[in-house]
Amino acid sequence: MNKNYSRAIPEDWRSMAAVFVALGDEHRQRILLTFEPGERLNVGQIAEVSTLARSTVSHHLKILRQAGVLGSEKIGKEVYFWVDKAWLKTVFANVAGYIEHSA
Amino acid sequence: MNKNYSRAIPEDWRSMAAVFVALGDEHRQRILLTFEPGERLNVGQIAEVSTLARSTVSHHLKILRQAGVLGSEKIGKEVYFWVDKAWLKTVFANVAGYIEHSA
DNA sequence: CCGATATATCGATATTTTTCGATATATCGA
DNA sequence: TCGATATATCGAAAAATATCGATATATCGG
Repeated sequence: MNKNYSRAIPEDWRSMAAVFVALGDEHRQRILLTFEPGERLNVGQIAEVSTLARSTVSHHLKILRQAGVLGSEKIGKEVYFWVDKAWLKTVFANVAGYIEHSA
Repeated sequence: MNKNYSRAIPEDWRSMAAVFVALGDEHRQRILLTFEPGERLNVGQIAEVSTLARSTVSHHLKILRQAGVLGSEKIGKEVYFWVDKAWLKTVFANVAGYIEHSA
């Protein structure tokens, strides 16, 4: 038993945690499911199909981007988002590794 | 672009979501990190090393158990918990599969 | 430069989650 | 059976998060 409950959360855990929080919300899951493979979508397109206000969609996209789940790029007036597959694969490989070796 | 934002979340996603919510909380991460490989711990042992009240620890353990992250068994007066490696591996394999094929 | 458009941010409110102490339930040992 | 112990549940308060509409910022076209 590891008794040092209050120690710092390991660094690779912290990035995982942000992904967990991001993907734990149902609206953010729905946003993720809106993307088709390799697709890039802007805020307006996502807000259009969602049931939420634009500012709320913007908020959720920010959380997804900060967690690394989505990448983003501003092109002209619009900001395009895409699913960052590489990052997600890295994160889940880390989690799988932790489970295999430390749990 | 998938326009059906309000459709039901896929079944395998819902179990993943519960795991994401469970692991998104810092105290629940700390609880998970308290377990050493293969170890079984009861509520009192976890509450002992944590900074939280027993009832709060009990609450977090319930969330972790419902998400399948932990298994539990009552032995006498005590309830023992352990990390359900097999379930976590299944969940993260599903996530990795989704990312690979649908993102 | 000006008006229109896309997005982000702000401020207030609503909802959800966390937290604790008190109480309820189950089990053990005397 | 009675008292002690372990855990779960309940109810209320506190904290965090989500939500919206209004406003600010940036960019484009004319």
